[in-house]
Amino acid sequence: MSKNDGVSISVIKRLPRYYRFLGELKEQGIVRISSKDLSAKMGFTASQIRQDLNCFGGFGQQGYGYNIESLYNEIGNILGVNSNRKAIIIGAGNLGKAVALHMSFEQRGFNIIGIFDRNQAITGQMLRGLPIRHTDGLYDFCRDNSPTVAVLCIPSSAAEVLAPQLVELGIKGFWNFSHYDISANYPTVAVENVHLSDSLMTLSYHVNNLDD
Amino acid sequence: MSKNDGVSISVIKRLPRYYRFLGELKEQGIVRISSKDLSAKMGFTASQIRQDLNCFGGFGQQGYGYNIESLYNEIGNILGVNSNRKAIIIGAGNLGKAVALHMSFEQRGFNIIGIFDRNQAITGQMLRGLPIRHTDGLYDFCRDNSPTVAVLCIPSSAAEVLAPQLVELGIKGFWNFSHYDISANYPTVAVENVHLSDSLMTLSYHVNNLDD
DNA sequence: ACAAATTTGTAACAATATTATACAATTTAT
DNA sequence: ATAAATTGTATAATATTGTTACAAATTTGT
Repeated sequence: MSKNDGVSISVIKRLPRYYRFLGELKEQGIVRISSKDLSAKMGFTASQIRQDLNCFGGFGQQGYGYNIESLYNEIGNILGVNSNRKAIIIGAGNLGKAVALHMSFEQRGFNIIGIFDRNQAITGQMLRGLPIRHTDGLYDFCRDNSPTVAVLCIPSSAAEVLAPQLVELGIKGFWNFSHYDISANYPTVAVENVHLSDSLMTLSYHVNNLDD
Repeated sequence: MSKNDGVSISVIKRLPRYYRFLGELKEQGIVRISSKDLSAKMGFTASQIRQDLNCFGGFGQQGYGYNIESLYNEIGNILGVNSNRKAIIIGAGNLGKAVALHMSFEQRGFNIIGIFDRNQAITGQMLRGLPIRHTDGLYDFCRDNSPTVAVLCIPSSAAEVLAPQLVELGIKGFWNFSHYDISANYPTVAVENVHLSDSLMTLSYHVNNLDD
């Protein structure tokens, strides 16, 4: 693959932003852009943009700049948005439902093939064209369908119980909305945490200290 | 106030985690804990814990450690979870609904007093004990009720239009689920961004590069 | 009461990560 | 053919983050 070893996490976190801006420029029919012009739009410095992109290859051309469509596709491939990974959602409460309905999983390289919950009051209901299955069927379902990614919209107590099983069943990546620390216990799988309540408390702190 | 100037963002982001662990210990009836024992539980080094806490004051005691209840309260106050800030939610689609129903705003120092949406198909519906109001009434509502925090669960195009108005109407803090860059345009307000699709793409990248 | 063990607060240091600067090499534009 | 534009990349500067070390204070055990 391309030279993507040892790329710092800061660079990686900026990639979705590049992808978004380039997508917009592409929509507008713009064909090429220099790091300088892109920097004006995005708020990074031109130098940083060149450095970031160069972590993955020389996509630009001296005197010309970057071809927007081609760069857009390159970054898309780096991010893997053209993959088709089988994913399952665990937990179909308020959060799980919203995530299921609101996120464009397919546009990011994920294919949701199953949704699970342990609450029998909602199992059987349809969500996003899929039936909410009971968690009891998780084992069989994974054995038969081999999903590789799990979206955890459950409390940490439940995550603590399910994470080992899911890893055992072949899950390689977690989108983790719980507070359970998956990485600490399973260092080899990919984990992206979304800690909404932490984020809300951070906002609280900042609002509290606006004058400082 | 306490010595909370120039505290690095990394430290602040760790505070909710301290708060969570201390809350659990408190529930278990444990009275005191040393930085060493806490480090074993939390996965930070003892030194870092002492350094983090010391950014806000000397809450511990040599030879004794930290009193859990008192430290819990101190951090709670630093985070402002005992405040009672009036907040509004803008956008009551899938995401807005889930955020409204799922988050414990009151336990984090926020009091949701209004929910708004521009879609007339849902205005009038009740959500979380509050009616979904039409965005047209935002101006009057804010003038009459003076909320200070806004939760943006809307597309960036809408955020771009509403953010200036909200700042004008006295909003000091944004919990921003849109991609619109509030900070860049209004540097004096507090902003906490939650970019779910960026997070999902970051996961995609990591899953793609598990072997590296 | 005393000595040993514990533990914090904090300064100094080391390591890492990030951002900025600079410029040769190349391409475009006229 | 010459001037302007622009990348890729090395190097330097800055900032951030985490570690080590230890004096000072407290507790614990006898």
